[in-house]
Amino acid sequence: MNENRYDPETVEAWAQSRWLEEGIFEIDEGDPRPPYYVLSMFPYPSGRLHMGHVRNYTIGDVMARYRRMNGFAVLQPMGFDAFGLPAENAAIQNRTSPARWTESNIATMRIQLNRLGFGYDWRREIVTCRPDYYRWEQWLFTELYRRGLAYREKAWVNWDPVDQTVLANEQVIDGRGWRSGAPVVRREVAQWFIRITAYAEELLTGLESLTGWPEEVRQMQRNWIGRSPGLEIDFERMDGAGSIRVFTTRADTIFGATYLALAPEHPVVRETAGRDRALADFVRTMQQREMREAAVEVADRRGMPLPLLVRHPLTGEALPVWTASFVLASYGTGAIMAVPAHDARDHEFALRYGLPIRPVIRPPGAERPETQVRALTEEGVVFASGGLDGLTSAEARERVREWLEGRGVARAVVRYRLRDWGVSRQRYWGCPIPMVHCAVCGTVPVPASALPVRLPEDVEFSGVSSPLTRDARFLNTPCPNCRRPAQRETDTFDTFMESSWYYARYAAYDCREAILDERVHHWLPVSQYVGGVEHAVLHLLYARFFHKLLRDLGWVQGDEPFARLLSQGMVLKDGVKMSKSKGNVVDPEAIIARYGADTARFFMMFAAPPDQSLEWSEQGVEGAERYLKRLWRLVGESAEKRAAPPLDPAALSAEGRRLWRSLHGTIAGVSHDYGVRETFNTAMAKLMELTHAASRFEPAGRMDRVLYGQVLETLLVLLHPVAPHVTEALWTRLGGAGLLALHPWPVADPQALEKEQWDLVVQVNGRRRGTVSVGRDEPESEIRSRILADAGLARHIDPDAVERWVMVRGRLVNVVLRKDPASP
RNA sequence: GCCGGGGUGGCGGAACUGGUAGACGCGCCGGACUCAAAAUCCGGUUGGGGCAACCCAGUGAGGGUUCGAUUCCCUCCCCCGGCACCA
Repeated sequence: MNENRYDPETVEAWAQSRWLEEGIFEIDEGDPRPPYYVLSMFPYPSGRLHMGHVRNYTIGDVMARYRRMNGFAVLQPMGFDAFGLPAENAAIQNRTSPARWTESNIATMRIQLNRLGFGYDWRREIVTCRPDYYRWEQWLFTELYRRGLAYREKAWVNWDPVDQTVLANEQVIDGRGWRSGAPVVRREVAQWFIRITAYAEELLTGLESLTGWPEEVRQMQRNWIGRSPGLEIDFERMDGAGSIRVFTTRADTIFGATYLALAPEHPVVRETAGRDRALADFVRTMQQREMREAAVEVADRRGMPLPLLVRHPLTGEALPVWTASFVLASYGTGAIMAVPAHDARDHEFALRYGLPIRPVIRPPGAERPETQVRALTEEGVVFASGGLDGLTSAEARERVREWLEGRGVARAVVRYRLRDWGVSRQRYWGCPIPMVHCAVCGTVPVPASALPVRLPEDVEFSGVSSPLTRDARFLNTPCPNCRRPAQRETDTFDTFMESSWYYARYAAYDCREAILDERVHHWLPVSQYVGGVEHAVLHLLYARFFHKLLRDLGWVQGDEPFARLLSQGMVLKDGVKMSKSKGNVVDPEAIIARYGADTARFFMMFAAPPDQSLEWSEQGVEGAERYLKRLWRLVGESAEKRAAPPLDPAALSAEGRRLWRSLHGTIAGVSHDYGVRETFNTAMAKLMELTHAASRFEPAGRMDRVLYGQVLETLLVLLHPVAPHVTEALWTRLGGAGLLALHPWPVADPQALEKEQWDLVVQVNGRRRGTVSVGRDEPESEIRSRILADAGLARHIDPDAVERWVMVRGRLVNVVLRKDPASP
């Protein structure tokens, strides 16, 4: 590696073997340095890394290396989220087993990760499809079940009548099964749920403490949880058969209610449908409708009246009852009081079916609003509402609550949009749900001593129903309770289960006795988590939930798993996400083979800030390569050993002094960019500028040469997190002591950052007209007279028309002139 | 449809707290080196006007606040992510 040509392949292999020899990425709890835990979201082992992975893991590795150089004991683990649908699809297509396919993909991807120079502690690797990992997930589930936090209930699924299998939303294309092409039907199946709603309030309030998270992610989670305080109101049926309970957040509009709308799945609808053919047909059609929220929202709002009236609790008026497609069974009570004048969906529905629209809210200070064309959804002042008239919306809600609560027909409740988490999947390649169904004892959890329930790996895999339902060895087991013959649960867990607690297991990766141990207290919470925005809601919410469950079971301390979060943007090509279907994928391996890992890493960090999408550009990659080559040449030219006396700024030439200022400005700026702003693109720009300044510099005298040596060394130190191999090699060539990877991070000399004199921008009426050179402590009056004395500036300024001087210290001066100066 | 993000030169992006719009890189143009090319180095590069010093316009569109707006507010357009069984 002592050649003069920059050869990434040799340099990178050399540097990687050096780090490996020194074991610098293997970190334990006894390390005297303060702990810092950097975690990147582990990949699904799809076969090969894609550019999104390269970007994600480069960001993580840069942060890890930066913290290590700042004196932290950095834990950076890696693993594989190895259960999931693609393995089953591949198994069907390639006639291989999901297990073999997955393991071979993992082997490939592990090599690719190492080739990129990421510093992982591989001893801690987690592969979620292995029993030593998922047994603890099974154990945790049985604990939740015992505490009433897991339960079984019927829920709707997409059913492919030809393949006799449940389909994921992704496998439903235009309402048809992805393989069979048969129209998908919806079916009700018993499924396992975890009671995340029991933690809704804490998941919401906990967001306030997550100051290290991007605000948009916190906002998305707030909206997802969707806390809404409101009123449950019972509407008495006029046929005397009890009442219908609705949920509303707008009790202030109750006098505007003109009908009730019930979800097609509502018990009252079902019961009525039993006696009414037309209604039964309608309900059946509705049950085949797509239940994705997006589909429900854009679908036609259709409905049908029930032969049923209810009594308005305040007016005594008889209101019709409808079933409507847009009412969700899973939210509130599955029934609403419709106020078409003040709700857009109710309005649309009322227009369609000719139901009355009765306005009861007006904007403050306005007259009765026009609501035939459009609903007025804002709050306001109540009118035409008996004793509520003149009250604000908030006051009216309170009054209605008092009235109705007093009569025992309503109660204040807080509802959440968040629903309990359905964790059952009717699939093979997942973690078996550790439950046994016994004819005598009912559903019995598998005791801890009998865990793990192993997923049989050598199975017949046809794609028609799950192999587990046909595997006698798996299926048949004695009941843990009574020992009579019983059957195992054949559903497996949602793969979000595995990714909800892996971050903690890395700390106790080899613990065989329990799910976790005391080592988690040393490392948790994760100091810095890095992953894609697409996980902003689901994964991150589930992981936060699991952390609270683990806390309440006594396994972890603290309320939140991830102290800081960086949501990285996607990698695009030609403006769209790289994907097989678009045919625009660039294989990272080809790029590494051609340019080396450092160039790939540098480009990824330079081309965009980490939280925005990144446009792939091969020419941009070449630019990155050009820069690293230039650095190689620049440092290589002065690769003689120098005894370096301490730097005395006073002994520098004028040019040297300028370079010295740039050096320290760069140290300060780059440190800020890495550690605070997390904008690596601007850090790289600053390093390129300093590199150019260094290459233009002609040392005049001994001290200038000392400075020059310092600049080159510092460039290597500051660039190391992003381009670790080439900088490690050049460090050795410069005769640097030890590994650059462990070198302390430099600190800017405050003396060098202070300026005595600079050019102050002068604006006239907000337009830049020039600059004037000012000293640090120069009084304002002096600056003013200097501006008026400057010929170039003075011609824009009529001294008699000056209205005021806006002086912004160190920034600029704005001279404000009267628009129309008085003329005699 | 709802929630979140984004829109700045030919392109990727910079401008951090309301204070010089276009840092840095790519591309392009010109020059140096070379028999020539590649590589490398140096200079220029928002648009329009002017010989020039300079002047005018300009950050998706329209309006507003301000001495001053890419940045704050309102209305609108377009693109991307999420919407609970893809991970």
